[in-house]
Amino acid sequence: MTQIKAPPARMSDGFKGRKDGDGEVLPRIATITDVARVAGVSIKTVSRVMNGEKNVRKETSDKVDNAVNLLKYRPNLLARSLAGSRSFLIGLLHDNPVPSYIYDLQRGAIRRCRESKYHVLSEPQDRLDPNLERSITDLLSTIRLDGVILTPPLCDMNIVLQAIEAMGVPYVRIAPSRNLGQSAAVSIDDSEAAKQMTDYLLGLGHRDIAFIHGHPEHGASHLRYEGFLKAMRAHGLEPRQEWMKPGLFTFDSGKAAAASLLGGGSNRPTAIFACNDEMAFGVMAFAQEKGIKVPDQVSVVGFDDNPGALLIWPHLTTIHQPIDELAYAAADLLVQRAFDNSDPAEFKHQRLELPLRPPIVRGSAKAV
Amino acid sequence: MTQIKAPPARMSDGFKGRKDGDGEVLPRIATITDVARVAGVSIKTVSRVMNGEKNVRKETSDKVDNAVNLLKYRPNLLARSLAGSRSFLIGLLHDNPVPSYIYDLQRGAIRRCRESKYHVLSEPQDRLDPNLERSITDLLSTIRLDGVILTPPLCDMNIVLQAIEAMGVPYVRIAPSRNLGQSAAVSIDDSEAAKQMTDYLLGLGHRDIAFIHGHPEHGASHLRYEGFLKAMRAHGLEPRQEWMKPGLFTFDSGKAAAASLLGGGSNRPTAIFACNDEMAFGVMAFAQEKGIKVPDQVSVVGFDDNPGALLIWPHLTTIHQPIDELAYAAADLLVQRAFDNSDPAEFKHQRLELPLRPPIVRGSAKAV
DNA sequence: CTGAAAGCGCTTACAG
DNA sequence: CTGAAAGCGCTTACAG
Repeated sequence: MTQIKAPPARMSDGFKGRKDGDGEVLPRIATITDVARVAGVSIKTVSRVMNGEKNVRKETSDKVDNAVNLLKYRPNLLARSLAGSRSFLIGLLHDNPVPSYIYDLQRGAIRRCRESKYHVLSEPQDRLDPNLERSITDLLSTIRLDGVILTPPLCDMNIVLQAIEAMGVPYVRIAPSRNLGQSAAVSIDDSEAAKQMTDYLLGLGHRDIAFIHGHPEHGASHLRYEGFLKAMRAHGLEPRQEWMKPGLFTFDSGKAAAASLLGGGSNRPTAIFACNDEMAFGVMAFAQEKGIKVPDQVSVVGFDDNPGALLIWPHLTTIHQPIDELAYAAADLLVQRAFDNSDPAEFKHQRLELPLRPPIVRGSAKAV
Repeated sequence: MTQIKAPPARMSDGFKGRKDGDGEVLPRIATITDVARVAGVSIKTVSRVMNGEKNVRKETSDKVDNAVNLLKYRPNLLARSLAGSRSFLIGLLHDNPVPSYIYDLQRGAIRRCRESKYHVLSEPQDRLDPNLERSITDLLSTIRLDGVILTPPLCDMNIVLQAIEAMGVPYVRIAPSRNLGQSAAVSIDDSEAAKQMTDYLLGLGHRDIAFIHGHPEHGASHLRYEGFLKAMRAHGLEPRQEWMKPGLFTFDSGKAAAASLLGGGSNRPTAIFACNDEMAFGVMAFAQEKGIKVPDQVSVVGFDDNPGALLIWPHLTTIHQPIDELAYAAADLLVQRAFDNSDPAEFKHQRLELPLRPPIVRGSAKAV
């Protein structure tokens, strides 16, 4: 067996004298130099083994592996990043007040990143901040991210795209709706999903269907309306303008839309398609307050499959949006690219559309 | 005015030839060397200005500031971290399936971190993972975090505390319930909060009050029960054992508890205090399904002020837990410590208790 | 008040 | 198949 010498303590040079609360000296974290010394090779060889490069004799790599295990060596990510061209860091830029959306987004991205020892930096942004561009540029010059994931509505803001492209950082957009050729993207077919939901309502016999738009700055709002229109027209129906209500993807805007839709009296729609669940919740809250029965007097459907859909009563019929999987796919593209170091010019043509699931039928809509 | 020379392009040496998608060469990100050259000073002086150190002539620092602005220089965090003793990175370790909890946690931590140009690494952990200790140790040896925020139930696991202490990384626990002397901590008085909620129910005339425990591994479960007991006993009441139900902080466990509490028939409590909102939602779902009216036939209260509390009907009466502020405070302790580089031995004595707000009265509880 | 040198822990580019 | 040297962009410790 190869003789293994423990590394000298080096209390004098280099040692940073870390102490814990009780004044005990903590063991110094092993570095590549320690491993090289113990294994009896050069640091370059240790580096080769750690990075799984070819051209290392089995015998040599075994020696290194032993030293690594003995010293519990883990390469310092920051040093690696500074010296090399990879930071093993992916940034997640978002501006969205729905907790479950952010939660799923991060979960998906982190899940993929962990598979390749990447980490995720979650960076909320304020899209109304006049210094948004500066703030993004600062982030990217301060930390060399290997990639950025961009979500709506940030992903549709020119200023954001410009800032990122100026820094030359690869990025993937989730559910973008503008400048589609400009970057890699992952999405679902929002239009088709909304069409299917509308078809479902139509199949239930509804003809008087109201639609509550989402936030105009979110591309999904327009795509979903487009799908709604398509389904209506395919049935020879033209939606009534006074039933097409503006909304902002918020509970309150949904409630306000419901007030003008249901408050009047005689001339009511039999079904309301809210562009997302939050607004559908607002509609149901208004109905609840006014004693209007859902779904007996009016059917309500949403979009997203927000966890709240199972909290309210009746449970909300909706479309499942696979946010977790979209984020996973976005991270996957970025991590892959970092590994094969593919050409940025080609990378921007990456496009992925996740399969759609049919509407999730729960209790908030019924046949007329 | 001092003459300012633009830095040489240096396309030959050092330049990494980054190109964007259209083959254009991107501007190199300015480094401390560029700034020093433009300002006509040494890099050490630039470093002094960037770090706000004393002993720099106004005239000199002005020259540096001009160069910084001209070149849009931002110090490279990774290089800074490698050279210095600070990484400007705070880790957030959690294992909690409630999206709004994680969302608020991150929001609070990020809010504080941004004030001092820190970044947050969100690192979900699996408390049941047999490699948990290894996973944390690996994280801390790979990235030199300036501090770690620990949340329940991780913050009460010895193996987690040991792993972090062994690495000598300062950490703050949020709402810990065991080994209270072992680390810095921020919390609210869970026991007192639960006592106030119970007092509220008592004030409404309730005497037959059921309690649904939280997850036994979360310290808050026990503290809240303690407060409940205290209030009951202060009124000369002893809770009925068959109404003290186990729970796991989940919707399903709340629903199951409700089934055994309300399913029987004759012998029902008039009020149910669920140890968190999720379980209260489960209780209300069960009641809804069985046609039991809340609050007419049974009052229900929760704990947390989960956003869902405003989604269900009637809205849930609950205690507001300031997760956002707890995380802010935890990050604050860590960031402060990193700046004044205070003694770890003293740091562990830091303790902060956030003020309590009285129960938020909504519609789910009423007088008997 | 300012700077030259060494070093943080790695990778890259080059030799052999 | 392996290694010595240089360098990534900063800070630390030391001089002056």
